[in-house]
Amino acid sequence: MARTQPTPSLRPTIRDVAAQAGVSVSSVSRVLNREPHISPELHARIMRVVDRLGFEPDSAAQALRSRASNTIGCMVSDISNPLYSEMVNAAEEELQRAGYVLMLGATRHAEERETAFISAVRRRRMDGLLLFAGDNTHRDFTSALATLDLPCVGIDREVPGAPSVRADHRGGGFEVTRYLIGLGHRRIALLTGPAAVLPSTERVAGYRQAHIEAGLDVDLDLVRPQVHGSGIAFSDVCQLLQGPAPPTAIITLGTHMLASVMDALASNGIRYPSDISLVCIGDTDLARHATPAISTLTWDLSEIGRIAAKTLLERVRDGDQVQDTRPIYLPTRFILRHSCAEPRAK
Amino acid sequence: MARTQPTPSLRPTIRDVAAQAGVSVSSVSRVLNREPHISPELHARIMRVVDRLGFEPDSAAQALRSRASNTIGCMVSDISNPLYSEMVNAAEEELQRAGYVLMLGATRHAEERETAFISAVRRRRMDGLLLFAGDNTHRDFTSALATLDLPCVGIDREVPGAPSVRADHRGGGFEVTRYLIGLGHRRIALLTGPAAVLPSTERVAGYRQAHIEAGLDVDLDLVRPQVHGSGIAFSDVCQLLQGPAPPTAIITLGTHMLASVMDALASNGIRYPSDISLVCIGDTDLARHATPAISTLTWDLSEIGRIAAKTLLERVRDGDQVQDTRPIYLPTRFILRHSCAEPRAK
DNA sequence: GCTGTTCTTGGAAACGTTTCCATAATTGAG
DNA sequence: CTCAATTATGGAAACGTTTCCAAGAACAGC
Repeated sequence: MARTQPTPSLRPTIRDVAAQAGVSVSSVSRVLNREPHISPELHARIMRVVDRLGFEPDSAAQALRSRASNTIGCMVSDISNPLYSEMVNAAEEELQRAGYVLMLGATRHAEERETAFISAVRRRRMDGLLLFAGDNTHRDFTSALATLDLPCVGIDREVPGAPSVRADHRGGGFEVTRYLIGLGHRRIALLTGPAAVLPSTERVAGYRQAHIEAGLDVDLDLVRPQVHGSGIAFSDVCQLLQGPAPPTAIITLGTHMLASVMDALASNGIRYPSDISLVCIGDTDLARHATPAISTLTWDLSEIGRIAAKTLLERVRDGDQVQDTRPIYLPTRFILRHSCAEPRAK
Repeated sequence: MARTQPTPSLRPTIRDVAAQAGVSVSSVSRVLNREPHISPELHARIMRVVDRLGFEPDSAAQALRSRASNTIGCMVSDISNPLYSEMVNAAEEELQRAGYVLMLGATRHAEERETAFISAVRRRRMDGLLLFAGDNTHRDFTSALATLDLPCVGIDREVPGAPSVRADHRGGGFEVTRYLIGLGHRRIALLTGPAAVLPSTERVAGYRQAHIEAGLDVDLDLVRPQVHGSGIAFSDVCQLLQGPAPPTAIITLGTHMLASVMDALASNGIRYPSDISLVCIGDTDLARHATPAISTLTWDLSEIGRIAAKTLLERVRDGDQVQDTRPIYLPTRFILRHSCAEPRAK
């Protein structure tokens, strides 16, 4: 006969399990953690009680004692951006499969939110950190990150001492620009994200490279890094179109920005591809179904998320070994549709 | 002189702070938790040491002792769906502001992932739970949820004993259907989500109501609940169009589905609004910029997320008081564009 | 001036695990 | 057959907080 219940109707603890099974607490712990040197009988007896009581070990106690929380932090500037949400989605699936829970921190491009998240990561003893694209000029954040000493993986972002998974934005920017130059364009506007965020930096680099290889100068006035939040692209495009030397082609981001660009074209009475050529970065329903359909640079977002999660999990598991931190690149793919043409003769 | 450092270079604990400040551990704890009855001198002395050492309390220990983790669970079927990611984004902002961290669980419509997440919520002692739209026929999940005894808020979902925040999908479905009936349509197809998910259930109810008020019968073959994942809409639309009595109007979901519908129309050589009328639910770039632009039923996703988070936080804070669990409804808004017309005369 | 509150602080016992150490029983080598 | 190594279990000390309890100091009422 077991003694009278010490816990009236609360959640059972490992001690309850041990008592009911007539074994020691440490044995229960060992069984639950699949340690070796356990007799089959003991295992069976304990598991029976565990199932009967519906025992679930308390993560706080586990984290406190074993210094691992089975938790992965995920820092992203804006989860409502489909580009990010698709990567996060894939990463989360991978982490979930491995028994980890994802802690989301949306920073909205604010450095104080970034450092606050780092603090949360430390206090909660998270086991690893997924760092999505963000402003690389945030010094406070960078130094806070450096003190963390935790397995990290950057996604479209460079992280000192950690590997990163990235789309080949430079190559993509190069390919698109070269294509437009090949059509005869000489004034190509590039509307991309903030300059200090890796994908934009790389994209601009590819854009320049294509110009250089063609022996053309780059007019930096045509490169328009966009601040966050849509709507800004609209005025930028208007300004460009109404300026003294308007562009004959535009490369723009697909999410949150293509729509504004199309609005701007429409309100200036300009048609693509006849008046101007248009390429967008990041495939969207709109790019596919606009009339005419818009040529797009695309890449596999889910794959990036998956690879990042897997890479991080590897590092979390065998953390001691120093591993290589070379970035992993995924290719971009240029989808030709009907939004580009040779520039009009003057 | 302080005694020699007990912790070589690890993170300082509350004990280190107490020792360095020459006070008791409980005093430090009280200062950090802003308890009353503390002399200003003690407060100042302790805070100085806290700042100097960069002490950050360990959440695992706090959670273990105080049974609160400052963590909110967020269960959503698919975070890559823009409908959800926008709501999650707004909710996360609200929670972050209040000092909570969001734990994301993407269930991908699988009941075992739902119950697994409930288990994680319990084990991690999360303080509250945000439950997004999901299949309400999952009995195991429902009973697991019932045993949880935790502040919850449903979002576009009914949760027994908890309040919910919802868009008025029934009213929206009614309005759109009535509008199409008013134009003269008698065969209106409705492509919506799985029938067991609240927004679809409500939408169909509104659709029926509009028919009833107009004295029309509902042909249930025209109501096509879509399984998850895009592409299914395509074959459904083709089947409808090629059937004996094709619809003269289609109401479809905007995200992940409108594009397939447009493809299906195109490949059947059918144009809107001349051949068929089209309304989409959930405003998207595509609906706005398609030619012709597509009339849309929309509502404020961010507001739903914010209200849900605030409601949950209220419940978390003063949990004892029994509060009312009446659902909070947000209105939908019908945006008239150019995708609908009177049906062709036979 | 005495007594009963209210402030202010310290000491120590939880919270629920994991893990170190000890010990008994079993196995294997020579 | 003996001794060392291995296997299987139990006991108890952590992990880093919060919170209960106690107690001394200050303060008010009479």
